[in-house]
Amino acid sequence: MSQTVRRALSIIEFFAERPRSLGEIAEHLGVHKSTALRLLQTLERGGFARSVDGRYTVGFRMVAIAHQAVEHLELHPVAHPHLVRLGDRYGHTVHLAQLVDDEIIYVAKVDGRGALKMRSRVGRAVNPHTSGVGKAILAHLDEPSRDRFLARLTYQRHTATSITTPAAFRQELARIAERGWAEDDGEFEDFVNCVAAPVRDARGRVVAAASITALRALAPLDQLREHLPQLTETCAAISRDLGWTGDQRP
Amino acid sequence: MSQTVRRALSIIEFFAERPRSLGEIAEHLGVHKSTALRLLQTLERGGFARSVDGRYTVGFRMVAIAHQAVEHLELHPVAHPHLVRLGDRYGHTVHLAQLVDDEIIYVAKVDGRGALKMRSRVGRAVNPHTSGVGKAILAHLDEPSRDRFLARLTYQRHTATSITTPAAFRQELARIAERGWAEDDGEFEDFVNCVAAPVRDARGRVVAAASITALRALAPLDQLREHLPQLTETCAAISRDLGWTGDQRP
DNA sequence: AGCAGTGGTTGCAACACTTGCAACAGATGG
DNA sequence: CCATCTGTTGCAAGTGTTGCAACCACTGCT
Repeated sequence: MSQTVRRALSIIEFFAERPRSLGEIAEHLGVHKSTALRLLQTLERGGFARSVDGRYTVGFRMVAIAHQAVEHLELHPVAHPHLVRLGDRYGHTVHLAQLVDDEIIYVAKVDGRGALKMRSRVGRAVNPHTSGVGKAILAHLDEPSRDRFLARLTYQRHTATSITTPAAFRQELARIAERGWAEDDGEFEDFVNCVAAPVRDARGRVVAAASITALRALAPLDQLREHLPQLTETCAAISRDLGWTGDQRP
Repeated sequence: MSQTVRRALSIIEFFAERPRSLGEIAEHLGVHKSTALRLLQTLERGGFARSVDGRYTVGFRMVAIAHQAVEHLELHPVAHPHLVRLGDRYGHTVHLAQLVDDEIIYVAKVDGRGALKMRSRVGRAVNPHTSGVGKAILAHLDEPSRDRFLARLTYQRHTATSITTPAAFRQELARIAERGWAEDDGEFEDFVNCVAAPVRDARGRVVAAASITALRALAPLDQLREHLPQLTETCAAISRDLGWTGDQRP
């Protein structure tokens, strides 16, 4: 492990929260300001940092690389048009989360027409046991992968409806697998609910899930459920674009 | 400047193009594979790299930070809903580019409904002399800033219609400033054209521009011009949301 | 005007950290 | 079963990093 690189990444994490001055950064790292400055200059020359009146923040080279990376995730370009159509139709927020190496990551997001924005962010990991997309994916995963995943969960409680025991969660997953879709009844934030459905790749394996999310005050769960036909059709369309013929369901 | 950090950034640039193996990366840097591995492990632990079957690529921590950074650019959250509405209306690609420290950067993009995607990418710098947004911003910039900008331009020719001399470009900017909007008549790629209009901040200064872009075969320039009222209205709406009252126009 | 508090810069000496090496485990594939 | 690859480790050598001190330039305050 490289100390210097670790420090550089730590700087990026630090000024990503909000722009930071040289002094703040040096103090945060616990190094002399000249040391911090030399690291910052290297980041700046690479486009990973930029300075604006004495404060440093994320550089645009880094933004461009990250966007490119998402577009390279084979799922994103295929799914995005479908998600936009779904978002248009109801004006609610639409998410797509993908299973990628033992993590479930938001890879696309279409903001709803409401004034409030969901706090989710492309690139961030999903909370598996308190999200519609997380449960939709886990419920349809093959046995060994699911077990591996579940073993790492902590079942932290976020709201009154959060599922907090392995047994209850397995039961919930079984129910989801049976009916083919999942919901989040305010399990992460009590004023937010959603419905979610799985997306399959060419071999029929569940690799992602899409969801329609809304404030409970704006669209309670029973109203979101009415959109399930369109949601599952959207997921089916994405799956078809990925090459799934509906033949296999392992 | 830190050699180690420079190497780390170079690695990121390298595997951003496409996933790379340890051997490739070591060779690219001209270092021993154990050295490359140690840097990679540091990046991986920070979430800036991830490995998938022996090849490395961009990690999700980096994606999340970059998305956060764009959302923190005060312009993006304000403008995005307006751009989406504009994109919906005609089905063409909509861009927003922002002037930020001597560069013009794409900060939002709404893909059109066509099968082809524009090659632009959020986070990337705009080509100022061959793009609608670039010209729209430059034309409405204050004298000193514009001169500083123009001094750095190279006027590279991309297509037959590219403007390649400072004199012709200044003339074009004057015309744009007068009528209040710009166009790109296949000046970067001959099969793509667009119309663009400026966005002003609370103090009346032009800080960004929005454009409607389409394949010439799908929507030639004279057809795009018909959308100008909606485009300028969109830009005015964004400007209003930024606090512009229309009083000042420096 | 003077002062205190910033950010930014530089040369240098000391040494901590990085580097290359070599050797090996383990996986993969012709 | 050999060839080739990634991944890992301990170690010696020395290069690159670090802290320091002193400095300039700028800002805002008194």
